Formats: sequence, structure tokens, C-alpha cells
Amino acid sequence: MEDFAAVSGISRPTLSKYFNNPDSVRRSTRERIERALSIYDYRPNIYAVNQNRRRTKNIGIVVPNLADPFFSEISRVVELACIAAGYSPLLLSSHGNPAQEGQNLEALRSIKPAGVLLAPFGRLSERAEIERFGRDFPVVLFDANIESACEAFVGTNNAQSIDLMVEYLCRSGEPPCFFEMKSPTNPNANKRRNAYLESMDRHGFPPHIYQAKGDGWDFEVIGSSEGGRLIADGAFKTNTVLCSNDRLAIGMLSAAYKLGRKVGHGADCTLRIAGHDDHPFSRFTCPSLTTIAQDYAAIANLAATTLFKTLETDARPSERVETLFEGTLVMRDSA
Amino acid sequence: MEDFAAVSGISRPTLSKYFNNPDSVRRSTRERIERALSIYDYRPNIYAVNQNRRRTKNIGIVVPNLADPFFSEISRVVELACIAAGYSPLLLSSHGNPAQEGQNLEALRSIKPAGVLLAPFGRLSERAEIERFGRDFPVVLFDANIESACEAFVGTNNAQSIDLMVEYLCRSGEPPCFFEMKSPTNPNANKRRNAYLESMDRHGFPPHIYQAKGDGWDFEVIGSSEGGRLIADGAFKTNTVLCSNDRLAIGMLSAAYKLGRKVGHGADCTLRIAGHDDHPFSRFTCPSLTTIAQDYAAIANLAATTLFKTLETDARPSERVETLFEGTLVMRDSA
DNA sequence: ATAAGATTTTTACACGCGTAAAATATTTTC
DNA sequence: GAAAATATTTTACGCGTGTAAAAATCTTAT
Repeated sequence: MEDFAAVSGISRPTLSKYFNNPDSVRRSTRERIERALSIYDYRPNIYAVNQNRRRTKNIGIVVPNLADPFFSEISRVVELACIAAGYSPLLLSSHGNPAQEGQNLEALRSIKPAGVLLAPFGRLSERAEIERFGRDFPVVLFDANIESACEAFVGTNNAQSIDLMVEYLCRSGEPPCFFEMKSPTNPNANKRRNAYLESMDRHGFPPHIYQAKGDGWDFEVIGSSEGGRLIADGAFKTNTVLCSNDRLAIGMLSAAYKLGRKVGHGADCTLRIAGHDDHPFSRFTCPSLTTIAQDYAAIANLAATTLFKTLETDARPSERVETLFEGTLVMRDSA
Repeated sequence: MEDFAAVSGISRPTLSKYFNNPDSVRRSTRERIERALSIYDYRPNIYAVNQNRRRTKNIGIVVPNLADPFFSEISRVVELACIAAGYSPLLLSSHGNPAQEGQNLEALRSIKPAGVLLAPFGRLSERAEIERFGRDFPVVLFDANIESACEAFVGTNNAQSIDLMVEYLCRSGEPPCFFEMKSPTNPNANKRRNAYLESMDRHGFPPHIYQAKGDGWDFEVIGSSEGGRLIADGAFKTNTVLCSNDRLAIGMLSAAYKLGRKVGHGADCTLRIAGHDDHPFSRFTCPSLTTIAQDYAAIANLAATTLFKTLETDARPSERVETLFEGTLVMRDSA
């Protein structure tokens, strides 16, 4: 920078000001700098910069599993929002492994992030660690909520979205059974089950919950094996199944196909299957999957802007804010 | 570090040595340090560290599109390999946008990576930029090759894998037509087309290539709309279609289902569809997709270790090495 | 043209750590 | 137990930038 100052005829402190905020120098100066920049292609050493800055411009993004299209999509939006706001996002996936989540947060500490956008697993075991991390850095949670931790939460209103789906299914045919994993990795699963119970109660139908054994992130495998078994056994009390998420539904649809069961809302169909999340592949299942679309973009952008606001005002907000977006019904062929 | 040196009773230079390589200090000293570390939880400032190190321990990983399960899976393996080798991976997705690839490389420059693992789009337009980047940093390419650039390439042998599939399809039924995008985003697509042509020639069958219009990364959409149109029109000269990749096949399968065409190798089937890549969802299509499995893990690990070797010897290899892994046939129900 | 205000330059120190060289302490070897 | 080999400490400098304070320069309004 010393050298660049020499050849560009600008003093080093002014250059420093320019690189921190191009608008903080006089217009004519900025133009001179940019002219010189186009010739000498100098760029500040980011390590020296971050060493001296009080806060870095880095933002950590941590998601449970990038292999899940839901997270790869939502983190894409988050990432672009960070870049647009002038921050440097650092995307970390926990690869479906809750222990990795802690390691990721630990790794983030060493880059001294300005803030963190975290979609937590939401298990009890990691709660304390996240709370601690949230005290040390500004953190906005998304997708999965941990009531006791961090500045804010942005997600989908599962009560509303499940109720919407139950309502639709009840109006258009038999009331739904509910299919989920026995030990879900995500608090949303519990919210959805409760929402189903409440909604069925409100509609005056008895609930029927079916829980699949198995853990991990191979939801399709579990949906296919366990769901297929339930179908084959004729276990479902009604001809309609609401799956806790699309990936389970995708597995179950493939099992139904293998069993020769015709799924859909047509007259010749004997089974209806619905999901939740509007997974990218739900348009291409056979039949295409009726589901609930979460507003990915809205969730991602609000989470990001909420964090940015915290960073700019530099004051931790006095009270925790939770924002829930509504899901929308996507009527396709499976239910 | 000064303070930590004081309270731990170890000199700062020794601590510095320890943090760069815990084994470079005497055993007893290391234990004293680690005991103190467990009490005071000090950690080196990574920015000060990287400012002074000749080379950082950062490794950039750039993939065209994390939303594509192929890349999310392979980059997961690559990422873990980097961590296991003591490096700090930085995962960047170009979000399906070739221009973003250049921006990602540009962003990587400022973190002065020790090396980069790059799965390029492979378009002509970015060639020069990648070559230039490859001269400034050690880069190992994977998935898509650019003959003229970087240290090494690791990928799948498309000629072998396509031949394997063509061989199987010819043995088990009518010889395949080939379905692909007209203007593919990836050089592998061209390799596969040529492999198909050669293989059909070798088997003594006339080739039939069908190219879908459309660009971008919505392969399923294109496979569904264009592939569906071809099916409806009875355009395919044989009853067997080999798709250039699984995502096209997934789209085409959904179109076939909508058209009421029974796909598979059974007696009652009128159409066979095969893919390439063993996409995570190919097990759950209806019917499940016969395809070629790439050895994700082998490709990812070899790419990573090849880069590490370059970094450790500190010498750019004299000649470029290309390694191709063989694909394996995954026989499922669709063909 | 001139004074007030805004911007830039000069000067200087700080950040936290890598690293080199010489002195000292510790361990190993015979 | 002494000498040799090894490890640690001391001392000092450098990395590339942020930032503060005072001086110098430029811009704007009168």
C-alpha cells in the first residue's frame, strides 16, 4: 500500500480511508485512486486489514446439511444477501452431524465474524454451546428455533402451514394421517406434529400418527422402507397421508409406485400423499407432489437484513424477535 | 500471545512454534502448553498468523453449483479431506453462473490460498481467466477438465462409462438413442456425446441424437418439457433413451409418467430410460433409474491429495497429470 | 479575494504474530 | 559425570494496514 501510495500520488491514510469506504474521500480523489487502481491492480491484504479492524466484515453461515436442497437453496440466498451488503460470507455445512455444528462454531470464532446466520439442528445437546456462542457474537437463527438463544429467529409458521394443508386435504377427501420420523433431528418436526394434532382436533377428526424408525438424514430411504411397509400392510387408517417433509414423501411415493398403488386425487387413485417444503424435486415425483412451499427467499433475506441491522446499530437488540412467514399450498397431483 | 506466554511460563517464540506444529517442541513443553491452554483458552489470531506466514493454510474449493447434489456431495468429501489434512477449506459455489466463477476466483486471490480445488464450468469464456489463476496459485481441477490449465485433473472416464452403459443397453434390448442439451454447460456432455457415437459405431448401430433447447441449470425442467415432447411425438427411433445425465433423465421420467407411458425393462414396458451420475434421487424415481455411478469419493480424495502433495513438495509438478476413474453400472428398474 | 470549512498529508504508533540470531538451559550420549 | 546435542529463551525486527493528531492544502460560500 505504501508503494501504491507512492505511484498513485495519494497518501497512504487516504487510501486506507478509500478502501474502507470509497465515498469517504473527495470525488476527485476517488477518481484518481480508481484510475491508478486500474493500472497497478493493487489490493489490500485482507489479513492485515482484519487484524486492525475492530470488527471484520466476515459473516458465518452455518447450516446442518448442504446436501439437503432446502439448505443449499436457502444458503444461496443468504450468501448473496451478504455479498450485496458488502460482507464476506463463509458458508459452513455440518454435514448432517450435530457434533460438526459445534466444530463449525468453534472454527468461526477464530475468524472473529461480525455476525453469524445459523440454522441449528436444534437438539438439546448443542443448546448450551449455541447460547454461549450467541453471547459472544451476534447471531440470527433461521429455519429452526432455539427459544433461549441469539438475537432473533426467522422461519416458517408450521402451525399455519400444516393447518392449511390439513384444511385442504379434509375438504378434498379423507382426513390425513400423519407420517414422520420417530426421533426427528429438527424441532420443526415437533411443531408440525403438534400442528397436525391441533388442526385435526379443530376439524373434528381423530388424528393418526405413524412414526418411522431410523435416524440420520436419509429421509427418502426411511420414507421408502417404512412408508412402503405401512402402505403394504394397509396400516393407514385413511387413504390420505401427510408427510412431515417432502423428502419422506418422495421416499414414500417411490415405494407406492413399486407396490403398484396409484397415488393422486383422481378417481382411479387409492392413496393421497402430501408433503411439506416444496423440495426442488417435488415437481418431478410421480405423481408430482402436493406440498407446502416455504418462502425461502423471504426467510433468508429477513434473517440476513436482521443481522445487518444489528451490526450497523452495533447494539444488541433489547428483546428477541421471532418472525414467521406463512407457507403456501402448492396443489399438484399427489393429493 | 504475549500474555499467554507470561501466564503459562513459556516464551512466545516457543508458543509460536507450538501452534505451527505441536510436535516441534519437546514433549514436556507441549504438555505444559496444553495444560495452560485448557485453562486460559487462548487461540492465535488467524489474521496476524496469515499475514506473516509465507503461505496460508487456506484451500479454496470452487464448484459451479452447490444446488446440484453431485457437487454438494463431492465438495463435502473434498472439504473433509482438507480439514483432515490440517487445512482450512473455503467453499464457494458459483450458483450456476459462469461469471460468478470468475468473481469467486477473484475473491480467492485476496485470501492468498495455499491451493485451490476447482470444478470449472469449462466454458471457453472462462478459460483464460482460469489459466491465469492457475499460474498464480496451485490448482487441481476436478469433474470438468480444461486441458491447458492447472496442475492436474481428476474425473470420470466418460468414454468408458458411456460405453459400459451402451453395451448393457444393447445387450438387454434395443440400442439407445441419446438425449442431451443442445448447448451443454459442461465439457463432460461433449465427451459423453462423442463416447456415445463411438460406442454405437463399435456396436454397429446407427446413432440417434436428440438435443433439447434451453440453457441454465434447470435440467429436470428441460428433461421434462423437451423429453416429454419427444416421447409424445414418438420421435425416438428406438424404445431406449440414454440421457446425458441423471437430472435430464429424472425430468424425462416424470414426463413419461404424466403421459402414462410405462418405463422399464419389464415385458409390459414400452420405453427404457437410462441416466448418468447416480444422482442421490435416482434411487427414488419411478421407476428407479438405471444409471452410471461416478466414484465421488475417489475423485474428491485424489483431487485433494494431489493438491496437498503439490503444496508439500512446494514444487509445481513438471507435467500435468490426468486421472480418470471408471464409472460403474447401476442396474435399476428404468432400463 | 478571503475566511471558514472540508479534505488530504504528514507523522507516528499500534495490531498480533513469524522468524532469525545469539545466549542459555535442558536432555542425551558415552 | 562431562561433553555433545537439542531445546528454549531473549532480543529484536518485520509483516501490511488502521487510526489518531496536527499541519497543510483544497473547496466553497461570502
